[in-house]
Amino acid sequence: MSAFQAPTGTRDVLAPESSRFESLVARFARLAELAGYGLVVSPMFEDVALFSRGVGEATDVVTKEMYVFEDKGGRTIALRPEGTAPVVRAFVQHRPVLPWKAWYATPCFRYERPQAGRYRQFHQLGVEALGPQDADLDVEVVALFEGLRRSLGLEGVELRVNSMGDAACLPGYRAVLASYLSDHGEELCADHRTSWSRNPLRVLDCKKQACVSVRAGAPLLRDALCDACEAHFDRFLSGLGSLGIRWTRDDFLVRGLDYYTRTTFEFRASGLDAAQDTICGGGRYNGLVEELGGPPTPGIGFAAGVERILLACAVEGVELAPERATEVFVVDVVGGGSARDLTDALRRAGVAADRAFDGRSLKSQLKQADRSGARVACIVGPEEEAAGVVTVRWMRESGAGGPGPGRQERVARGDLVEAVARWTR
RNA sequence: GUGGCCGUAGCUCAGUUGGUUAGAGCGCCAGGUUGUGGCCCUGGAGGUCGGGGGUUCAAGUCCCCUCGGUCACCCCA
Repeated sequence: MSAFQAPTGTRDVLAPESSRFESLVARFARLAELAGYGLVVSPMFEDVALFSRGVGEATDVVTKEMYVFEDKGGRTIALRPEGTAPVVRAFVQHRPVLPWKAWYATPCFRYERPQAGRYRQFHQLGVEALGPQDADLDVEVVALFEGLRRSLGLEGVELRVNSMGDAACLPGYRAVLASYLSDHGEELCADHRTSWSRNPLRVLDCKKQACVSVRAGAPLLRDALCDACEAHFDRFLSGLGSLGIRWTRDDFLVRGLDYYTRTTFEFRASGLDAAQDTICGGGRYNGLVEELGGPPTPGIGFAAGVERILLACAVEGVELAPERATEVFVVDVVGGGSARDLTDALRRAGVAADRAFDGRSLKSQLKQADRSGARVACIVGPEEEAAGVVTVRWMRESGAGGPGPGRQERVARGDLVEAVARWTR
């Protein structure tokens, strides 16, 4: 065990795994840009109040999971526990023209006990779209993640949707639910028996049998939605249908952050354990911008967990990155000067080239060439050096009609780059 | 924050009722082949047995503490 280790709940991602990570982000970036979203890069830390106000004072994320510290100027700072609040803050600060559509890929930090699919530093991909209240925007946002899912080839993913209502109907429902719960408070699970009044909606989300039984008889928000919310949700659902996106309505989908209104949704991966199977979660937050000091502005977005998506891909055997192997390995048993110059020339020509160092033996260098995955080795020994040529050795099958492993030919040094570019194409 | 399980080489793991100098496979390095990778053979490097304390003539092994990993709860991506 080494003297220093990555802190609890964090991890190092080395190649080749890191290329899967990179490839996922790149794929998402392409889809987001394709849909008119622009990259937003905002600070990894913010005034702690941004999160307590934005995410909700009473949420677990705020009360017990934030990395908070005081900086040398006496400011109380928090490492971002999620991506939405910072993006909305950036919007309020800069006021770009509406509609404003942004995407991001960022580390997030939450002080929790690590577990499969849960880390203290994890990574989120997300989008936020501010301005329109049009339900078609809700459809677009969901379709964006659905597009990523499809492009990855992930199959075991379920989309669950719900409407949280808005300021016109949610408070009324909350009161109705609260009065129902006050009649059944004794039947709730141990945790909620005392705490349900703080946030009655949380009970709907509880997995304990006691709460599940109670909620079975509870009044439903779907029956309390106002006409406007009802119409919005209907248009959202029919829009999903029109795009061929399958969904399941879940009356108990109550997401943990305070800012959601109307549309909420989650993508769940069946290959993961139920406790951490949400690979993407999001919804509308029509009050958040105002809450953070901006003008009343509707918004919607989602955040997707990179580690969890990667985990789901691994479970389904989905290969992400056709990892870019070295194409040409230069073996130089003379002095290394040729290796230096030839690899540089190959790289300038866009060919992935590598070499050995420290004057290793021919055998050792060829072994490294083999390990690198290169299809060809370019060998420079005393004979080649004297004749101004290189020996090209095929290390692998080269496809139909090509030379097989072990076949060699000589090429004039000056022709190498062009010849290799032709072979490796 | 609470609970279960687990820490021996870079990786995966053996290590008997406590008993000489802690092993294997894979990987790595070198040689077998003074110009040829993969397969094979031979050899080599690599370990504060997670850390600290205790019991004992003797601790990888038993006890306590601690750190770390992992899984679950809570909650979330």
